[in-house]
Order: sequence, then C-alpha cells, then structure tokens
Amino acid sequence: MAQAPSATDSGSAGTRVATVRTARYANMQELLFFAYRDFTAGPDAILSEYGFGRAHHRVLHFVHRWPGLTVADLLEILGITKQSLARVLKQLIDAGHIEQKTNVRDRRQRELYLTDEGENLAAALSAPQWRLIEQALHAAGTEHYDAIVAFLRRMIDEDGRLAMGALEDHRRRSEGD
Amino acid sequence: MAQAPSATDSGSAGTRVATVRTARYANMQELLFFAYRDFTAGPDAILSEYGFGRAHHRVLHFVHRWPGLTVADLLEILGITKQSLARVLKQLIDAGHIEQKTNVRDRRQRELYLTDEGENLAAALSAPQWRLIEQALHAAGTEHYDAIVAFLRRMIDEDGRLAMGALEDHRRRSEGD
DNA sequence: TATGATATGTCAGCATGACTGACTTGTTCG
DNA sequence: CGAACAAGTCAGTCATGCTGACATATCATA
Repeated sequence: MAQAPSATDSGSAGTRVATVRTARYANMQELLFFAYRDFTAGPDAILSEYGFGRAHHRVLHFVHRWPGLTVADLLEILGITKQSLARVLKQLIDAGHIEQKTNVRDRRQRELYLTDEGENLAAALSAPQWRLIEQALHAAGTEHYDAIVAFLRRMIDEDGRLAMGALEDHRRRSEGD
Repeated sequence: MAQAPSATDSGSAGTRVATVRTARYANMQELLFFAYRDFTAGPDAILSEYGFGRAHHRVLHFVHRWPGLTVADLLEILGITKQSLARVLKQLIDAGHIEQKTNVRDRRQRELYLTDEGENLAAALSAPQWRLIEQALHAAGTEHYDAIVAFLRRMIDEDGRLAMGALEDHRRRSEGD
C-alpha cells in the first residue's frame, strides 16, 4: 500500500509529493460527492412515496436517535432556521409520525417522540443506508472502522463534534448502554 | 480495536452483535450527514460572494478535472437534467469562468474549458475542502488512505463507479500520468 | 440527397427546502 | 410585573432540482 505524504515533506521530491497529494485530495472530493449522492438516493425514493423529502428523513432520524429532544435542540443539530424546520415538522406531526409532549418541568418546551408509525418509517429509511454502509465497511476491511470514523469525525467542525458528543451521551443515558 | 461483526454472525451472542452493528451504522449515518454538511460549508461561503451556489461549484470542479468534456458528459456525471444544467452553465459562461469550443470532428459538440479566471475560482473553492481532507486524513492516520477510499468507492453505485473510472482514465491521458 | 438521429439550447411552469424579517402566544423566572 | 425564552406562524425570496415541448445545427445513412 502506498504511503501518504505528510504535510511536512520537502526536499528534492517536493514537487512529486505535492502532485500525489493534490491527486488524492481531488479524488476524495469526488468520492465524497458521489458517495453522499448515492447514500441519500435510497431513502429519497421511499420518502417520495409519502410526499416527504430529505429534510423529513433528517428529522425522523434525529428524533429516533434522541427521543424527547426539543425543537430548539433539533434546530441546533440540523443547522437550519425555525421556519424551515416548522414546515417539515408540522407535516410529520399531521401525518402521525411524530408526536409532541409538553415538558412537565417547563411547559414552554415540546418534547418530540416518534409514534410507532414513525419508528417504522425511520427504520425503513435507514435500511438502504445500512446496506450501503455494511457493503462499504466490508470493502474497506472492517478492521479499519475506527480509522474511517476518525476521518469522518475530523471533517466535522468543532460545533458539530460537540453536538454529536451530546447526542451520544444522551443515547447512552436513555438506552442504558 | 473491536472486530466488526459479519452479516453471518449468529448463536448466543447474536443480539449483542446486532446491537453493536446497529450502533455503528447509525453512527456512520450521522457522521456522513455532518461531514458532508461541513465539507460543503467552506466553498458555499465563497460561492455566495459571486452569487453562485453549490451547483456552480460542481460544474467548475468537473470541467477543471476533465477539460474539454461535453455537455452530455457533464449531464451524465452530475445526474441532473439538461434544463437544470443549462441555467448554471450559462451563468458560468456569461461570468467568464467557462468557455465553449466547437469540437472540430463533430461540430454539434461543445467542449467545455475553464478560463484562467475559472481556474482561479475552482482552486479557491477547493482550498477549504483540501484543508479538511488533509486534517481528516491525518486524524485517521494516512496509512489508512486506501481503506477510506475503498469505503467511499463502495458507497457509490455501479454507474457512478464507472463514471469515476472514465474520469480517471481521461485525466491520466490528458495529464500524462 | 432526403431523412432520421444526435447534441445542444431554450421556453414555460412547478416543487422542495433553504433563507430573512416580523410578529404572536404561552410560560418561566428574577 | 415585566423581561426573557420556547415555540408557532405569516409573508415573501432564492437556488436548484424537475417535466414537457420545441428549435437549431450537424451528422450519418438508406
């Protein structure tokens, strides 16, 4: 396997090293573009049967993963505006996939939960993505799982990593990991 | 490092294994969502200064990587309709970032090239993405480059992998690899 | 050479999912 | 009591995808 150049390489082979690095980075750009496009293609096809879009998938996904989260939490995770979220959230509630419960300690807050129907839809949407991930992990070699996770995590900015950390903590508490 | 379960695992530890797999896949779903979002955030900020969007970036990227490609090639790579492409392509041509040359062997075809200005913009857009990739590869360990590429490649469907293969062949020929 | 196929360009209209800005309602807390 | 906060809503804009229809120039071939 080829050795990747480090950022501090220099000397007579400097130009050649820069060329290799450039080719790798440009290749990665394309891989990420195509991979993300095909990763979302499976769920998108299911969603269109319900008249939903990718935004609905994201809401279903995060409410599934973080039961009881508030609208404000969701806005922060998704990085969209309240008005953008309101539309898709209302459609999901009207369709019976999500229900809201008033927080008993602070009655201003609405906790979001998936209904049974919502859980079923969320599972159906995840299925094609999990198949892809399973295939891809197998192709990469499952022993590289941690490296792949480290790669993707470092692509996420500081705020996003913090949000994911909070999500993991919440899941551990609520699922008794 | 933990071993990933295979799809054929069974027996008394089956439930535990399925739980580990489920957690990994759900984690990957989120990582891909956040990583792609932040990966596109850098270029998006630059593009908005020009009144361009992500679609313009994709066109600039592929014309840079595949100089002389035709409109039909671009449609196939991007997987969008002629009408959708026409809008952004026209804006890029009008703004002087892309120029068209009639193919001398088949005067129906228009070959697409970046102008110097287009090359500069394409390079500026790639810079933040390359920084992220460099950081991420370093965090993952550069020795895992091939595994990460294998992972991403296998996420892409058959057609997409063929398109990328054609792109690589073309680049090798035109850059004398 | 006439005809059909191909590559490109264009018009008109539609849907989704982002955005900004302004405002209301209900609730909490100092 | 009043400010701050969580959520909901109205009105309008923009980017980027889509369908369908049609025009033009060029090529290939019967």
